[in-house]
Amino acid sequence: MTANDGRSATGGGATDATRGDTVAAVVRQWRAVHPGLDTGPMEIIGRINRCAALLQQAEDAPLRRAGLSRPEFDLLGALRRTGHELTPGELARETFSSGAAVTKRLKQLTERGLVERRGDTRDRRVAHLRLTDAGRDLVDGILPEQLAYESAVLSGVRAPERDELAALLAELLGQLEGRLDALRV
Amino acid sequence: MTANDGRSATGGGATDATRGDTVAAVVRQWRAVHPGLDTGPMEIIGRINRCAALLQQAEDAPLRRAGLSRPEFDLLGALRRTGHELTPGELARETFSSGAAVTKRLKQLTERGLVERRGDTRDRRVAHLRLTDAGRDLVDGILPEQLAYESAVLSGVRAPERDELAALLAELLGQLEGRLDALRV
DNA sequence: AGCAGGTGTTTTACCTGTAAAAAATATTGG
DNA sequence: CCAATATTTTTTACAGGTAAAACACCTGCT
Repeated sequence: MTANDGRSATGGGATDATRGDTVAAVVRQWRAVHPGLDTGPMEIIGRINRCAALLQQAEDAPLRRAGLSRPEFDLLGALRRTGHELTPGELARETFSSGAAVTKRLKQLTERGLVERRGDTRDRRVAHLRLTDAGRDLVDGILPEQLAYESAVLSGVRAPERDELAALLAELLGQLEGRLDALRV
Repeated sequence: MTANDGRSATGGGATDATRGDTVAAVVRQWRAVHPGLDTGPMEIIGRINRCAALLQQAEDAPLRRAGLSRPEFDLLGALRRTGHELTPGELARETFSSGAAVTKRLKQLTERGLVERRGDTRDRRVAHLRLTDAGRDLVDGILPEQLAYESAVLSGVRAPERDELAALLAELLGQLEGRLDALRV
């Protein structure tokens, strides 16, 4: 499901641990209203959506302290981890965003002195972007904080389960990435 | 991680199934640049984010055919599955969105005749929202399509793994929902 | 050479969300 | 009863994204 699956808090009360997470509660509501439907997919998709929402909310905190939004950090991170210059188009593919969005972010990041632009000498349509020293230092400063914070957030799940979860997610993601073009809606 | 984990396509080539999903590739890049860091959290958080992004993109298609955005459907769905009227504040909590966003969506959905508003007689600040017949029919029409579509998207993963995945996600989500207030950044 | 069509990037117009302030009403304590 | 405070919802100003169009440039064909 999209929203009615993992994007809902159930009622005004506190989380009732004995009855499961919020997604379980939502699924129960749906089953009560539509007893015939197979709500199985909600148990996975709903939880992935909800986990993603909670994790992102938590993760944005360290970034905001550094004055960056997540999409901005995505862009800087792509430049950092690839280790070489990227064109706007490559950055768009790399960060899964639209070209227009990349253009806007690049404008701001360039003004802030985190990124530098260089025109291609052969093809004058294309630009090459690279991190400035300040940009690289910023990413390198944030990344360990971010990872440490993520470790803390995940610490409630034991290592063997974490590995199992990572493996299953990898399988699902592989399917999704390979598929979705075929299933092209 | 936020983005530099699951939000990236790796290079221009096609997906290389033998080398894992895109997240694995991104993690490799980070490890090459920062060999000292524990990139473990990326394997989970990155994949959750990326799965969520892909799933949402796929799921939005059936909704768009019905002329609804996902946040709009969230709102209608909350009304449908709870089975009773909700106030704007309750809807905001139920859909995890801000009050202002709910106000805007309600305005549009009311204009479209999918939702009806009724003022509270005791407390004249609060409103009560309910689905119109058209709204209920729309939700009931979309939901089975949505679930069927989701089943198809998940069909690449076998049932036992799906159950295992759902269980592990439930555990993680339980931790996150119980925790995050405690870990309040 | 010159043009048709393709590609890379930016611009435009618009839409939606957010945070903070405002508005309207309720509640509480003197 | 009144003033102060709290609560519910809406409004405002703005930041950021998107799709489609516009721009600028390249490539290949004739």
